[in-house]
Amino acid sequence: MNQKFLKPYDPQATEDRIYELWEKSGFFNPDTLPERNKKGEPYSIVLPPPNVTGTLHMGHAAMLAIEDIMVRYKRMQGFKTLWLPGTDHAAIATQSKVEKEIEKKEGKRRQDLGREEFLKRVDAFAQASHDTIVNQVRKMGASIDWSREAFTLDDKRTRAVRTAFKTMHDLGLIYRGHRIVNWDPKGQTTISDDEIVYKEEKTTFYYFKYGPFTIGTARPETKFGDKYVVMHPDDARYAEYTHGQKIDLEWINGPITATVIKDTSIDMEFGTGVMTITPWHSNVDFDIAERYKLDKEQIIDSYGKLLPVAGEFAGMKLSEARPKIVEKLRAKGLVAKEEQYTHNVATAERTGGLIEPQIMNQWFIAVNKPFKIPSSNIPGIKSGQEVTLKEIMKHAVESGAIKIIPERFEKVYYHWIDNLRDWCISRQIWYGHRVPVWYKGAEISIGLEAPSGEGESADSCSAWTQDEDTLDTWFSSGLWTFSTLGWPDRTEDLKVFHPTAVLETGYDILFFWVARMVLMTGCLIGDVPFKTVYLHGLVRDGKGRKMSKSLDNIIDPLDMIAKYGADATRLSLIIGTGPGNDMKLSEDKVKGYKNFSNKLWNITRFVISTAEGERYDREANKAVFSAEKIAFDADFKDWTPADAAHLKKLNDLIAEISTEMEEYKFYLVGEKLYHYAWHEFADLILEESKPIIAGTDRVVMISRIQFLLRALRTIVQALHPFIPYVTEEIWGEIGEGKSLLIVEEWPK
RNA sequence: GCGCGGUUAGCUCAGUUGGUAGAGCAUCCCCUUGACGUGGGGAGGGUCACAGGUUCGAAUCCUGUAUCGCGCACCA
Repeated sequence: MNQKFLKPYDPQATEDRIYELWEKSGFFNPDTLPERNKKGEPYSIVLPPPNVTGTLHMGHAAMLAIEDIMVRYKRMQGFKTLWLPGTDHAAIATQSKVEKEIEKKEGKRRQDLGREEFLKRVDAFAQASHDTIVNQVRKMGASIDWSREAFTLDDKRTRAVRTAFKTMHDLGLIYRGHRIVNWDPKGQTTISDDEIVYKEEKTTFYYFKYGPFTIGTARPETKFGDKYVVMHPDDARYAEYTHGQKIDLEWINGPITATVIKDTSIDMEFGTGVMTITPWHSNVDFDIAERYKLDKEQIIDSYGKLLPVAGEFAGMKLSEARPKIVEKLRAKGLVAKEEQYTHNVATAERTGGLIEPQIMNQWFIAVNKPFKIPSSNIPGIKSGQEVTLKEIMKHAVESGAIKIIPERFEKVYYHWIDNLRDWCISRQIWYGHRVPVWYKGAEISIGLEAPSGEGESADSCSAWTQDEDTLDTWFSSGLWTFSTLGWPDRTEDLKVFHPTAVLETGYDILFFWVARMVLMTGCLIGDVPFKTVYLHGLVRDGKGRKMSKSLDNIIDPLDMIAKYGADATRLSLIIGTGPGNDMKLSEDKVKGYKNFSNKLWNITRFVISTAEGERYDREANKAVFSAEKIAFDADFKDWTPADAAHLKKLNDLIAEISTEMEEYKFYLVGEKLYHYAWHEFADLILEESKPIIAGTDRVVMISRIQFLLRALRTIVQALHPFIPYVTEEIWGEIGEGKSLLIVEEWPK
């Protein structure tokens, strides 16, 4: 027996060495797996690419643990496994992080540096983050294929993004147009509906006299240009007014002529049932204005200040102007009533800025527009059939082609689709995929590269210039399952490994990412990106609070690995948590599972030393080495009834957990194996074995030792996906040097 | 407003076709026995949020209520 088994298990002395062993073996890469796996059915998972904004947190650690369990389990079963790593440039998140850093250290803004210099800085930051992340992924023991690593902003992915953009434009799905968008005055960019965070705000709700009407509003500062007054056609209170009727009235900056509009979208119960509209700065108002082809006028500029239409208030910040406007209206006797109320205001997720809807010329993806899908493997959608992107997204899940775990999220997914509007994909930031569109005068070119030559423009001085905007980061992430496999080329990887088997990610990005992947994949390659979606929850602290810097309750995965080992860290993130539910984690929990690694280590010591001939001499009251060593015999059949019973119980357990592995119930499997190893095998069977081994009945003794050897093997094999390091290390002692445990067969 | 979850032992959670309530941790007591004190044995502790209903039987199914949390929409 190796001398190291005489000391407690030491993760620090083991883990890095074992990881190196695995990497050198080539078993992370499907092309260099053993023959059994090479011939096996493909099983692929893409790693949800962590943002290159810094370091990994416990949520990432949980993700890595769960995915590694899936991959290791399938690899042991003989599948041709691929787990593909990568990182995400996370456009707006990374840019704002670097901007803040530069501002803090050098007092400069990005505009002071210029686009080129600024991007160099971001790239350097991204590279450093990338290296940190890769190191952390390794530390967790991830059996991931580094040879295929990708980055959402590298050359290959850039080609995929541009191809996707052009293809979708040619299909009529990507268009440029003046539409209302979510403008973040703080970040100076548009953001998508999903990047909005609603915050509750208490404010004053004003009632103003507007000619014969009283209108309610929480935003007096937008009302300057309001010249349409809208009410429900069935509202008896306003039956005397007709649609299109003109009414002269006194307003903030003097007399105006208002037009009556009757529209069914008005809620008669709310306020007075009458409102004026500001189409440039409100979604709902924009829709009404579109319906009746009404004039739209901009009131607020892109920095959140009032435009000249505001007269004496022009140039003021909104917050500054509001009380002054109310004061003026009051002086004119136009304020009817004021009351307090609570509503939600839209803020930008990244910058916290108050969102100001604006009409802008931006790039969009049309989700409700029918198009001819070039090819389709999605059940129920035929190649060449007319569909919309919404229908693809809906159908992929409804048809069962994609299964979401836990199932309840399917409803949430459908609900999101129902409310989905066209997706604004252009951003006014510098870091990211620049929109692959070039302009020259009135000419426009969309493609993989800048057009060569002068173009047809008469103005020969002008050259082609690329669109200044970049794409929403989720545009490139949406291609992830196939851009990483070589698309748009028809590579062998793409044929073998797509669609991927499982997408494992947090439920918080179901809309951001999962739904967008379904959209992009359906549209561009006519298939689903994955067959199963497994959603995990948030990792919270021991008290159930979100981990955050301000609460100072962050548990760093690297700290836990250093103190208790990666195996213990992994197990603590698996046991006691089901899919879709948030998990609570405390340091004590991790500590507890370190004890389990050591327990397994000592179980091994006992079994090996016994098999190697260590027997207890009752007369001398000490351990002695007998001459007889018992080697593991895979074909051993002469079980005593007691051992046959133990064996049956073990086999039943393996059958049970194998089913549960297929059902993604890793928390159950982990717990059951933990319980069996410790409280059945060690506490009962090993204790019961001591007198048998020290006894004189050789037949009974041999049967028992054979059972101990077999059970230990089985336990170690079954636990390998969960705690790969300590099990691999033990296998080095009991596996007869045959091969690494990582490619051993899953026990049957 | 619409929708989705949770509510089981002090804590974290299991409980998968309805059949006398479980695990880990924590607590208390005992054990210094021949792998492991990062150990072993044992004990206490639950009206399964509440109220109805279905059933021979409900933590489990149905209805409603409370409470905590989450998502979406949105009020001009």
